[in-house]
Amino acid sequence: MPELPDVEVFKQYLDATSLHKKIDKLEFGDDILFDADQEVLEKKLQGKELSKTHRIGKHLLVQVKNDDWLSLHFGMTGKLEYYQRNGEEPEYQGFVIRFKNGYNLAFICPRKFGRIGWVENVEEFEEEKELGPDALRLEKQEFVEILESKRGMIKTALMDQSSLCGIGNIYSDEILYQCRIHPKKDLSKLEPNDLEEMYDKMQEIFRISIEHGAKPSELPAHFIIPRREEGADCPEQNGKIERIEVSGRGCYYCPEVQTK
DNA sequence: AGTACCACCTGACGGC
DNA sequence: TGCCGTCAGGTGGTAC
Repeated sequence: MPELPDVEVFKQYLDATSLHKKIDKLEFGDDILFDADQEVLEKKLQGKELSKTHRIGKHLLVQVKNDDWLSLHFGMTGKLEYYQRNGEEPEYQGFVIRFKNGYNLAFICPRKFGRIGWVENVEEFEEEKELGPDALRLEKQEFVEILESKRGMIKTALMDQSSLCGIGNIYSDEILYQCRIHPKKDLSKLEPNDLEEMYDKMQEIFRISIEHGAKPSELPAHFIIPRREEGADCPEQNGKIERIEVSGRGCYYCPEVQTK
């Protein structure tokens, strides 16, 4: 699930449910999920409240009031769930913040690829993680310059978090589908014009997706994301969706449409 | 710098 | 029903 639009939706969800509430206690799941020392987290969070959030690519930072940031990365299957503490708890809880109001905010992580950390300096965090500018916040000119300076397959470049961050496997497919560009197209063969158009499409795709809660089933009919299946009908022409491998990831595209 | 592979984990699904 | 292979929207490391 969690690429830029998903994480933006998580951010909005956390903002709407979990800010400015007294934290009672914490629960810790599997150790493997924690980059930060659990005792440090206890000390930093217990009795405090969350004051604001900041998304950087696929990372969500959550500020503890008058202190530093909790960092959440969702891996492939992570998500948030805010629920009343009275009955059964959700499965796969990796980290739970129990508020004094009787509600919990849980970091759910079945596949354990997610990570929870503590960040004292946001700029240093970006450097350590080698994150390029956020794909939703960077300007068009910067986007074009970054991609013009790279070589190789366009899909791989879009997913490289050190160039620009937030785009993952499925949204790179969506961007290239809507730009009618083949995923393996060599970057050096694209015109600046193509990149400008790609920036506009990317912004539009993110905006629309976030508006729809980043749920594949609720995306507009012209999106390819809901049809990630070999042989599915292309939304636009008579073609069938095909699956190929691009840098080790499953890539879905329409050979009829993506001829550039 | 770019690519190809492997590893980390667990669940779902299709074939036999 | 059970076992097996494959796949899944993440990143990080190695070697060429």
